[in-house]
Amino acid sequence: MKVEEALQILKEKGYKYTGKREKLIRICAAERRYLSAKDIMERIKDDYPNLSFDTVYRNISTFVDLGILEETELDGEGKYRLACSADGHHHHHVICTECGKTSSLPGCPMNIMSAIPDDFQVTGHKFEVYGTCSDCASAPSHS
Amino acid sequence: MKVEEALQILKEKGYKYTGKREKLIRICAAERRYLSAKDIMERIKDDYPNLSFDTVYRNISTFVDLGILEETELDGEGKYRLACSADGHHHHHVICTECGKTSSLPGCPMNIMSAIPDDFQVTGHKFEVYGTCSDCASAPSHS
DNA sequence: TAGTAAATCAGAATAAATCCGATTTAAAGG
DNA sequence: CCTTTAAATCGGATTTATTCTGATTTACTA
Repeated sequence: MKVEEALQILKEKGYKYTGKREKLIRICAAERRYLSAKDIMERIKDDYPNLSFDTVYRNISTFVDLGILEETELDGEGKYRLACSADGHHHHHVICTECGKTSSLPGCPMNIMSAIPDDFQVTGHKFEVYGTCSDCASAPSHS
Repeated sequence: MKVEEALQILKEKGYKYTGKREKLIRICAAERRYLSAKDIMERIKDDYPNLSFDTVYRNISTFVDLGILEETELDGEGKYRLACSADGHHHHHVICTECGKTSSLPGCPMNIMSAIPDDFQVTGHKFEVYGTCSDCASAPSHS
């Protein structure tokens, strides 16, 4: 997804345009990486030094609902990245547990579906591979 | 895994036996369901009315390290169940997001491994299917 | 049975996330 | 362009899960 698409979705759904919202989206668009609310907050503060974290959390939550951001949970913390599943085929990620960097995996393991009990209503699933990316393996400190 | 195996592991590794530890393990052994720390705490209180939550959290953490409990994260909360992967073949779960009940899926989607970058060190992965079990579908309140 | 390290307790501290009442602002209409 | 108004934001308090800390108790060993 691109920044313009995300802003378009907001407009279509009747949400107001604010510089903070655009900035938040641009921050997420800038890297192939899951970011925590705190990460995002720090970066927004470059442009908006005294925004409240309520604003960040509320907007993140809105964007997740609208499918603009994808969410995962790592180390007991919500992490977010610009949605890419909307772009084309449904897929999953390899995630570096050090820096959050992602790369895509082709396909989806949900073809094991046939083994799921008939009376179980599937609402979602998660397939994620965790590990250390080459950057973090050579430079152990967080990037 | 059975309660006796779990206690055996504790003994082998030089951990002390306490009634609270056995009770905690028995609670987890009693159901095919992920339980939160709070769930576990409530149930232990039947036998030990004034145990501290530090004890529960510390023991859970120990048991996860020892492979006695399996951990997942749902709704920003740690959830635990007696390890079953140790029993036989490696597998994954279908989890009811209402009550935490689980059933097993055969196999593992990690055969998509070949698509993972060569320089990425895999340390773990997660494949979970979420939804509503038949019990919860017919009786919407938590069980 | 005494000594010791481990386990537990009780409550304070931390950290992520949410809530709340007051204030500001984007955008629609006159 | 100005007014209006609901949405967005602010700032700080609150909630909730989890961890820490220092004192006390207890399971095991010799």
